[in-house]
Amino acid sequence: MKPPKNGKSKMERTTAADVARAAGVSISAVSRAFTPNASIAKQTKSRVMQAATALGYQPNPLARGLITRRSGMIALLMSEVTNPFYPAVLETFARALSSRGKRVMLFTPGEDEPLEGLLPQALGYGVEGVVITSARPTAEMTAACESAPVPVVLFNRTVEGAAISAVGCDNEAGGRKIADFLVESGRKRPAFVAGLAGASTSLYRERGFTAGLTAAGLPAPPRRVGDFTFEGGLRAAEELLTLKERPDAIFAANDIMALGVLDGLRRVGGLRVPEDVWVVGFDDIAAAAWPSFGLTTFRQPINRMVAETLRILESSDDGAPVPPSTVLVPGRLIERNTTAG
Amino acid sequence: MKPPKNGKSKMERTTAADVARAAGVSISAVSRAFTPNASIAKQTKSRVMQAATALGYQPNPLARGLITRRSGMIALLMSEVTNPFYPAVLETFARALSSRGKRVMLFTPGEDEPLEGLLPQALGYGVEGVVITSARPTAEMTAACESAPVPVVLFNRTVEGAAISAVGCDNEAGGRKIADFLVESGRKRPAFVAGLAGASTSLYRERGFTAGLTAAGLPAPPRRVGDFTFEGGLRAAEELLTLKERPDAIFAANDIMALGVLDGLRRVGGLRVPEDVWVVGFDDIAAAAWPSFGLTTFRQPINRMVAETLRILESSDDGAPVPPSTVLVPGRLIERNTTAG
DNA sequence: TGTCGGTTTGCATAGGTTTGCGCAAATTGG
DNA sequence: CCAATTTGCGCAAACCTATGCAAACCGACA
Repeated sequence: MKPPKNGKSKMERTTAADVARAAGVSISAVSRAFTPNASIAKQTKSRVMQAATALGYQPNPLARGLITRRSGMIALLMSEVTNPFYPAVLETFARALSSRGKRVMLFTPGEDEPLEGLLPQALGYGVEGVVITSARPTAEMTAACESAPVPVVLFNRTVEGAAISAVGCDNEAGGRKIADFLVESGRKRPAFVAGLAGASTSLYRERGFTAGLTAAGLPAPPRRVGDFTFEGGLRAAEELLTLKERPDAIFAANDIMALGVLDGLRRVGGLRVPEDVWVVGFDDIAAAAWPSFGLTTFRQPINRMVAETLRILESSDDGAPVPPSTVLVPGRLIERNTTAG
Repeated sequence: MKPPKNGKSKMERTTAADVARAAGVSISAVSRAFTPNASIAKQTKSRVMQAATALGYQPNPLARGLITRRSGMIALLMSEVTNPFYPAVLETFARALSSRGKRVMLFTPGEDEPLEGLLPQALGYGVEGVVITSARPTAEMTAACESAPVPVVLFNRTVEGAAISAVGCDNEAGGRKIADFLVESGRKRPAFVAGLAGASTSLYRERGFTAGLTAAGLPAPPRRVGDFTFEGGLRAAEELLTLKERPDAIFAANDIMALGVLDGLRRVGGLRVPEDVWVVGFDDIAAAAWPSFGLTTFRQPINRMVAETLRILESSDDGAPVPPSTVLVPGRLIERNTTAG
């Protein structure tokens, strides 16, 4: 329990050789003691462990990773963190991995370097898996993902026709669900605020939303682009208010935009929500539940999505490549005060 | 430019030996080509580089780190990510490091494991520096920090009397500044909402705040604890409203609590801000600027704080231990709509 | 041409661990 | 109690790069 007060300088780590000497065994015995289900006698193992804790030894992940190509690290490629949804994802990953003894290594593109270079770099670190989130892979990057020696999972995005595993919420079903909800509640002129052009999440949510509306005999909704940002949502709301037929409901492709829409309607447009206009978001970030907003939204089950991602990453722990799989986790509509269903 | 289509299986990395063979030089020449200001002729260096890019080679950080003890990684210990201030910090760090070719490794305690174990683990990975944020070091952890072989910096928190570098905002001056502002504007009964008990940030902000009030002849402010959370701020506001003398201004030790206070006053208490009560926060998170809130707050200059932190981390790049230094970066008051100064 | 100072290069070792292989010991069954 | 089998341990190679040291090289000057 005391800090290891051996004679060595504090600069040098205690190595497996030290433990071996202290325990009176060979270095390999020490290694085996730390390797799960290795061929070692209980007695020697306990003696090694005892010496190890006494000296404060733990295997050097670098040296281990050099051989096993298992560094105990998972790479997380993420480019934007302005949307609070992603910090929440990050934390969930970090905690889940931490309790398994693994660590998350964050790869964020600098100002100059594009996304392409990050994947090879991550692989160079010997990461055991790669999670790509909030970043749309380019064509060449897709190829790199497919031929990577470790599992790669796209989180919350998909690439059509690519042989890459993906985990996400069922965005299309979510959009559809929201459309159904609005239609059943008697809304006649719903509008849509899209995220960044080309983002698969926004695309699918819109697809389901539009499908639900047309199925009910309504026309395709007017749309504006909000770039997934608060300010974008605010601008989009302003623009939608200038339409001849003012929308009576606005579905924004994520919560942060929906909050911007809400503020735009109230502060700039002078409208009441939900009396004049309904607002629905997507994600269920923490701020959505704040009394000031009480945003009706479609909750993405972060915990389950992360769990599924880790399941895929670990499914090829033995090194055998696993065929890519796509997992769609169902979400659910959370009704709050921006709608009056 | 094309993906490296050499004969090797995609499983095996191209190593320095491959490049050496292709360029007709020794392995050491390859190593030197990638080492800044190493003794190597321009001509050989360019030949090596050419072969390297052709083969898609880049040095293995693990093997390099095993020798140099420089893995190109900075450890970030952070326990809570609910406060949006910290994701912003995280992103700033990640971007700044990325453009220097370094990576950030995130260490978050799992459910079971306490903070103590994280530092040795991080050191085991050969990180070049450790940044501790949103986590209060215990006594034994302080000792571990002091004897760490790499620089350790406390971000946004301090430990009295410990020989550890720290970077933060001048919290005491900030609290004082806010007190002065409220007093000059004629507020008579300011209150304070504290964060977690024992958090140095909350402590110093309160100290400066109280000092400013008493200097103006006002009594020490009534205080409640809000645990740094939105809900905590909301509860604190409710409690403060039950006081005989209702406060005419509330300073919360961080923005997220201030927003909770705001919502508590408006939604629960039915009060108007700033007509009935003023509210001031600390941090200047993104949501503070949203029209719904327009929160007056004390901005922490994240960019400068991160820059200073990296400066300290890099100041001992040559391995020589540097005496611990404490840097306090000045912030500034951002007046918005929750005050009417 | 010989020597000298300085630069460049290659050799060999280090860094800490995992793991296949051979051998000794322990265990089992008859 | 012995042979056959399993189990446990140590040796040494491998992983990939950085770096001290000595040799080789180069141009220049005497």
